[in-house]
Amino acid sequence: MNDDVVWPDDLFADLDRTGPVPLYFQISNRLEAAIRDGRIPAGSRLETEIGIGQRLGLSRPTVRRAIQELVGKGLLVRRRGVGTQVVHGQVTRQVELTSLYEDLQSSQHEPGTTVLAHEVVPAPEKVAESLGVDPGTDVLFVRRRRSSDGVPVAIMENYLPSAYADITTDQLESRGLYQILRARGVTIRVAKQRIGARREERDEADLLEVDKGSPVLTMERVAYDATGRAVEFGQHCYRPDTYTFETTLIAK
Amino acid sequence: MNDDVVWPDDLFADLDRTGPVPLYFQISNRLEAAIRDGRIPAGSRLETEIGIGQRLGLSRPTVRRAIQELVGKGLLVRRRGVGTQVVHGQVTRQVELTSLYEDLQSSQHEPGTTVLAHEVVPAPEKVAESLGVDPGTDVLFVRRRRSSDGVPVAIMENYLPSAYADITTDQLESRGLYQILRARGVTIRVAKQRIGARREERDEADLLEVDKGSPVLTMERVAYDATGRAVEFGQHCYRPDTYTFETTLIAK
DNA sequence: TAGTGGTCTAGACCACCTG
DNA sequence: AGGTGGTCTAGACCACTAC
Repeated sequence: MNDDVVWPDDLFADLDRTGPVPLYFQISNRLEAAIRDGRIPAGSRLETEIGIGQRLGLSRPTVRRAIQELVGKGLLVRRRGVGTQVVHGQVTRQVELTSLYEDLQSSQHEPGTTVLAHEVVPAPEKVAESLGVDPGTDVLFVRRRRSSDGVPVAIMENYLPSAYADITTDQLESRGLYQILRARGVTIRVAKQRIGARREERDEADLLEVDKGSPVLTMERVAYDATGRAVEFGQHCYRPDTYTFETTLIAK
Repeated sequence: MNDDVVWPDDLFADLDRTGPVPLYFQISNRLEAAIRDGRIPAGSRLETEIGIGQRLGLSRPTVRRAIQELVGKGLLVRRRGVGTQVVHGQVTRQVELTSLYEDLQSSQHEPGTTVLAHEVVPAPEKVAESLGVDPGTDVLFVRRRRSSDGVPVAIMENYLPSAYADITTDQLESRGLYQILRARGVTIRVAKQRIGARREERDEADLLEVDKGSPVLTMERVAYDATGRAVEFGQHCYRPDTYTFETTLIAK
């Protein structure tokens, strides 16, 4: 029985066997592209791991790893004894670890930043606990207002260890915090965040240009680098008509 | 050089080589437990893949897979040419795909449910689009109020394809929606959700026992089964002082 | 019974980091 | 220079599903 999809012949042409890009990655990338743009239709069945391997001259583990990659992204479903199938209909994007600035950039809006505060302060208790330092230790405090196409989106308060005290206001106004950190060789790998809601407080209504007593969406985040050291603690509040959190969850 | 951790001798005793539990899974499970309870301390370095394999009589790929499992969970960090290290300090739990009911159950509170509406209705346009059916098609509509230890937590409105119209009010009051679906052989695998905030509307203030005009946290969710077919569309609103969303993000 | 994916083995070569 | 993880190969056996 062979009602498998026969994908475009050139899908896997020009595999680069010598370059630095892993084969499984080249394959999963091309497969993903073909699924997303419909060249491999939703619901269709894929050829066998072994079959693919033979046609491409690859070992089964390599093909398997490429496929597994897409299973993890929720694009493929596998059942033992049955085969591999493209999910029906819904093709979802992955949850990614980005800053608001990058979110706005990628959504084709023009991000703007106003730095409202930028100073070294003694760490309040909650901040100290989150960053894993002693209360009262000097930390960098930054308060910014973010806008998109001129409309206020968020007020962001961040605390960083004093090792980052030399970050400049210029940098903060032209780039996202995570971009600045990455340029310093710090990669954020894990973030714990808590999303909630409350009434606007203090000067937030003015800054977000909403009525007094309006609801705001809140997010608290602690971000860690590759070795698990806390790099940033943030308390942000968003104007709910200009920003929502979208996530895609995939069960293990 | 060997400043590697020597973990408790019995950590990998009693590996079951014949049973149905994969070896890599047994290993990653025990490793995870040892890391979480501190038997393997934060920041310490692990033995080499090959070294572990030799001591346990396992091949490198098997050991590698077990380790990779924990890297994906954010508990281990690997660097080529260096080694594998337990993450410093912060040990995080995984994001999971659960319903509110299960969230409350696992947090040791007593969940309560009041079914406010339970009927078959023609699908509104937005619902039809989310579920992938024609507008006006019959769908099951359920509106519930959830509470925890007697305090209102959320109002949940769900729409399901009419195939699920035989779900009973009794079931809805005693179990979570996802538990009911699972008992029918439907496993939720992917969910897209959007989290936001707004003012309370209509009867929500009364039901949540908050002041008129109070902010509420909102969540919209479309859930899909293993083959990508939409199973459930939900619009929920939460009392922000009794519920927040907590997530852990791990960069690829 | 035939075919699928799930697991596992025992090697190999390479890029990268540390000394 | 030596050791690490990253990748890849070519097999093998098994559990499960469909026919």
